[in-house]
Amino acid sequence: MAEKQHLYLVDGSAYIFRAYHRLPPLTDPEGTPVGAVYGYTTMLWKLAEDLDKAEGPTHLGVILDKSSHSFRNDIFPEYKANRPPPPEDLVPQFPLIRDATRAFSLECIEEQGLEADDLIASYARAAAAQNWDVTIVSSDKDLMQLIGEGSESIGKIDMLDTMKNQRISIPEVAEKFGVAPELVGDVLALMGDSVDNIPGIYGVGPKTATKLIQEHGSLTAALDSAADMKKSKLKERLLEHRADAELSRILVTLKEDCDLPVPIESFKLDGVPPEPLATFLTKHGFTSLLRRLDTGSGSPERTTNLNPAKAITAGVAGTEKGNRQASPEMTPIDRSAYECVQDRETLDRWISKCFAARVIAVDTETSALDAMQADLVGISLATGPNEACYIPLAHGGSDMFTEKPKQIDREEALEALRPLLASDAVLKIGQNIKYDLNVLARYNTPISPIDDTMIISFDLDAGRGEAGIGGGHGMDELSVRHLGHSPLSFKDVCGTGKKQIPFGEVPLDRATEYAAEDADVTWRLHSLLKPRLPIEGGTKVYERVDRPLVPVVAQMERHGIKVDRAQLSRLSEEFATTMGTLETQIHEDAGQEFSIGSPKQLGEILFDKLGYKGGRKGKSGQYSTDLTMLEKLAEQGAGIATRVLEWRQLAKLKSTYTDALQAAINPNTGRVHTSYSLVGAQTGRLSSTDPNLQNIPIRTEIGRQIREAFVADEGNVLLAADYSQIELRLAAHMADVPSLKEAFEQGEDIHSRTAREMYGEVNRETRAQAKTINFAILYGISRWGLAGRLGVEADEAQAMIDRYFERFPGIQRYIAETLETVRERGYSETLFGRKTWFPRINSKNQAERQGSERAAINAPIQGTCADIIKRAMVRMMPALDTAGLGHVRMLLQVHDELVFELPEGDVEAATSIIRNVMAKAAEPAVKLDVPLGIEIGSGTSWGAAH
DNA sequence: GATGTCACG
DNA sequence: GACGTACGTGACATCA
Repeated sequence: MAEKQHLYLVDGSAYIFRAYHRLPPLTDPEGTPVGAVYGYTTMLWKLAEDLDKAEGPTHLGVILDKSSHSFRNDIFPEYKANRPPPPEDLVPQFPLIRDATRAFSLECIEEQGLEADDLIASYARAAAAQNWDVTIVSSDKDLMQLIGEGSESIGKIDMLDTMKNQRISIPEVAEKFGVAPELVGDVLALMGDSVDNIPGIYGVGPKTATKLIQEHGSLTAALDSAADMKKSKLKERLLEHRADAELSRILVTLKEDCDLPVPIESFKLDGVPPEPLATFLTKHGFTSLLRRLDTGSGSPERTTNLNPAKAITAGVAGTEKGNRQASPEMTPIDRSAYECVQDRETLDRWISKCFAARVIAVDTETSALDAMQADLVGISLATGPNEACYIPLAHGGSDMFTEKPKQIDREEALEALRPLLASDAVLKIGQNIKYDLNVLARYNTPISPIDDTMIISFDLDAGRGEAGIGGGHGMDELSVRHLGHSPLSFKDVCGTGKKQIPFGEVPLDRATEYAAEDADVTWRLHSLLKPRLPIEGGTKVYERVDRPLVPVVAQMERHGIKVDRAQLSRLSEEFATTMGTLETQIHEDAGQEFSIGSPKQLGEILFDKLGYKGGRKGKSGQYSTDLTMLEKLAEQGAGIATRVLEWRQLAKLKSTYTDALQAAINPNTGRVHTSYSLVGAQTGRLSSTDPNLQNIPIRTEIGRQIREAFVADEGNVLLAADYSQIELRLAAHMADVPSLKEAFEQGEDIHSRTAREMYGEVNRETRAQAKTINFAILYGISRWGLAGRLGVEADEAQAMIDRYFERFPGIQRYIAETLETVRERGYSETLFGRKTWFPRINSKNQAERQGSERAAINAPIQGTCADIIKRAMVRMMPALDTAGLGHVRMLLQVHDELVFELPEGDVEAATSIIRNVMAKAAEPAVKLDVPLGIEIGSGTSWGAAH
């Protein structure tokens, strides 16, 4: 009897309410809602898994509420009377909680007339009395009354909030209530509880209640003192409502001496037997958990880098000779096992197989990379390791002398596949499934519901790549990292360069190996990565933000945006003419012809031949000729520098925009379709490629003409809505800076406010400096960096930084705390729980470390901003739809801006919906202390909409 | 394929 | 004492 017993009491009823509100509305294969049950199951899993850990349970029991009526209703009929009924799709989940508990072979206690809290109190006291430690798994404030340090003969009682992964003991109670646990009931009796309909003292809230109990030491003393208080509202209320407080004290008192329905010893946790757990997990489609149960963890050497969650191993008896068998996802890839589907019968067999599997991987093969133009060449499906097929649909045909291979007619095959791809009962996994969504959308074949291994990987591991190992989320990389397997590469089957052939020309045996392997690998990756989400805290951001965003962004890409080709062409010509003139002059200045676009040649001309002052830079030994350098030379009177700068600007605009955008117009739609990456930026921002529509010029007059070329379709206008100063607003909230928050609440100019705080005076110069400093703060600051930007000495810059921190101490605290947690945990987190990893934060290399530190300061702010606009995007079309504005098209996202296309007559109605969705996008998950300002404009072009 | 430059938030 | 000097991106031209 050496080791101390530790009883965990799970407040099951309270948990599922919270799980319901914090997890996605999942349904099982039979259509029963199971989101909350899933959350509950993973929580039990995690607790049971801690069996051998120091703080882990030796005994575990679940306590539930039997019914809504308890002895408290006999005392006070209105008790809990104004609780709204539970949500419709939560009701069927209550009985499943009992099923889940029994599936874990755990005791599940409930008693008529008693609330779960009373049973928990009684078990906790009984266990502590025999010197067991007790942990109550709940965050219910009423239960905080029970917390205690324990003594030599009495066990310790604490609480565990599994949602926040937080232990609650005396210091946490003191922080919340300002008093010791024994006095929590007195505080609660004064403040009351509107949810439970406990009256308390009318007009007394948590602050006043705490103060009264702190001052007087008990409820009775506080109430007695009222008579001697000087005249005040509070005095009146205490006197008038004394009876309410006394009634409340009774209601909040936990009954600690209930008869225990089963003895405490029966909570003994002895590992979880595989049955009936496996049956339960199967029935409700919790396949990812099921696989973990079957197999134990994967080979450690293949997964060390990413530390996947340890699988539950307790009670997995029956594996031969005690050896763990390899996980199914680790079964060696066998390409010869894949099937090529060339006739209808085989296809139908695979479709049935997919319906039965319920979780399948899908991959499309196409003739090109552009989802908006590529032809569909084939589809591959996987239902499990080495269970995969390829369905060729458009192979052969480029060579009129050889016969096309046998394959099912494309439209016939799609017709057969549509019910499967659209079925709610079958989850379709893809690696970058947005691509497949867009290709198949052009064949009238929607896919839903979906999962995306690339995005799951990103939500778990963004930023996690070590130097040289690679931290990307592409399939080949993920496959090597997690499966220890290099899939056939596209090059292997299609060749490269001039010899490259389109996928449709690849012989079917080879195409099957490649395509089916991709689906197989995707399926395996999903089974490894998806279970990590709930365990590592990634579910919220994946389910609530990134997964629902996929179809939204896909639709935006398909919409595209119209550009005025003639306008772009005019600009191209104009730029070319001016560049020609400049080129001649520059060559004259230089006394020779040279390639102006070559920094190497330019540097040699400027510094060697013409003898201007300037230094070498970097290990390449090249002269620097960038903007700041050329501006310095221009100040010295170098006319050539001015002309080179102008030439460069035009060259940039022409090559990157006016020429490239014309080439990017899709011949079928006449519009430009960008491709957004949801995993492109470590912070959670989107990025835009082919073409990049997130860096269209706006800052200079000449560049702005390019924005004029982005236009609305006839009869429509473009509407641009952007968050104003959102990053500074979030910084004010997250760092808790009262003066900045106040400035935003009052709609003040934030840079002027900063200038006033720092210099006591607002003029053009101080405002400009304040603006620079404000941004410097968001990016992590160094005295040299700031000095360079402001053109002052480093000492002076340091003085400004000191002054800033003095005026806004919250900012300094935020930076210190952020860095501390990142150093400790390895990642930063946004307000919505998105993680970004910083593996180099503790590097011995100073430059590397400081770079990570600056990025880590910025990531929570930039990332929270990204989360907010993503949430707005997810909600936007449903909101517009409800308002009868379903025809409004959302076209572009530029980090803090959304661009829409709509009939001119709808601008007013749409403006109010869009503003509302954007302004409230953080809610209800996060309540910001600052308002989110939205600026909206419209016009026939993007330029005019600003 | 690396490097330098510059467009955006 | 040197390092390299603001966060996050993508595209293009040049050159090895």
